[in-house]
Amino acid sequence: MASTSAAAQDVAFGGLPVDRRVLRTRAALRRALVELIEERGFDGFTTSQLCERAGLNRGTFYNHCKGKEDLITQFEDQVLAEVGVFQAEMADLSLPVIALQVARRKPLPFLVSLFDYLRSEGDFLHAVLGPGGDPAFAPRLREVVCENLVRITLHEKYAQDPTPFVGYYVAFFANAYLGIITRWVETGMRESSQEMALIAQRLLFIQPGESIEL
Amino acid sequence: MASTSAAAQDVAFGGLPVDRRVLRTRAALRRALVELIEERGFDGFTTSQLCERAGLNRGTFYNHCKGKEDLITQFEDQVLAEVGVFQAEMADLSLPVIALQVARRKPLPFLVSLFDYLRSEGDFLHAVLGPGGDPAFAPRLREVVCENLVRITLHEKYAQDPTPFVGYYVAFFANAYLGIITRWVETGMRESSQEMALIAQRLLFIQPGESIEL
DNA sequence: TGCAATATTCAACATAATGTTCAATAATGT
DNA sequence: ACATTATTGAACATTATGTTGAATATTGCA
Repeated sequence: MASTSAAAQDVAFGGLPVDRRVLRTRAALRRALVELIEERGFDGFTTSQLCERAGLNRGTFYNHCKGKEDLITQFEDQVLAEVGVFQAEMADLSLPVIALQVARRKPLPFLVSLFDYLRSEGDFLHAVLGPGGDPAFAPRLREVVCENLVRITLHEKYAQDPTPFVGYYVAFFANAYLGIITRWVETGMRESSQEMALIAQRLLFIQPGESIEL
Repeated sequence: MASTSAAAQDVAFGGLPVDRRVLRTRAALRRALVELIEERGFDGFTTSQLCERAGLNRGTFYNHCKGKEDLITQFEDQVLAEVGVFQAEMADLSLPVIALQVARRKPLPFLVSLFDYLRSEGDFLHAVLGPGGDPAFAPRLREVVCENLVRITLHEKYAQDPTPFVGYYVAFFANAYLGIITRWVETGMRESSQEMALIAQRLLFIQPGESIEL
């Protein structure tokens, strides 16, 4: 009974999925999920409607997940795991390195490849980060991408010893960064990854009221 | 048939509610809603469970709203309307005024009263802004509070003529501000409204890597 | 190719949730 | 004290949920 469903899950997310049927089913579920979130919001549709949209039997749906929430969480986990890969690239960064690139008006390769990846998941992110999406996702994305990034820019003396203000400093910039990612996704990702990298690194050093030059 | 339910809604949100029964019912629904969101997330409980928790008949629930989503939206609208009152106070602000207060280490009265109000709605905000809350609320709060605030700090020459970068500038700081509000709410609002005002105004002028002094 | 493995379908099912209705009751404002 | 109306309780049809079993269609691999 549970053996087939367990097998389906293991194959789909353990290593690389092997069975093309599983791949097709998951892709159909993902597409239908994104479409319906955009149209009605996450709790504006039923699992039955999701299955109908995906062209799948409801039994198949329950072979892949325990329900709507579990399904979206699986896709979120996948995206976050892929985003996590960029943390390796982040290790090379430091405040002077960033400042140098800003002065040169050259985009950081790390940021360019990050935005490249985000674009590849554009429609999913648009749905999940949007007003009908999952409120649990943004904080997770913020943690994986933004908070680590912000800690790089912290004065050494606060890196270890966290006073309340440091927490708000990190929250401030981490949400600021998440905000420009979200805006880029929401507005249809019109800017190139290079442009976004330039914008993101420039904003880190901007002062209010300052005349803006990219 | 619909007359009683329509009357209930009109009284409750048109002017000031008059009937104490309506007030009690709405308060019970709100408390139950907040509790269940914290415990299970917004789509982790049913309307029946909500009514049971509130100690209400399900018929009464449908006298007040069309369903869970409609209910939470009503409470959100109320909070946002009350937050909107602060926009009048915001009119007096300007970048030099803010900078002056920062230099003096004096909290802006506007920010103090804003955080005071937010504290009065603390448990609701904690639930709705949290990972089990409503993803549609944060953008609305951001628009009402943060975006207008950020536009005050914009160099005049960009206030009217919006280039893409200006949009990202506003998104950057608006989300940064929403981020510190959210963090304050999430961490149990330990800092006083005065402390938060100081933190918020100081962060506007901070530079990465800078040694931090409040 | 052929075969074993298994993902998907289809239909049926019990259970639970939804949204509506009505008469009866209780609380409220004036 | 009275007219008004919000709430209750119970019943109801409808829809959604989650599970099951046998039948079918795809797939991976030898």
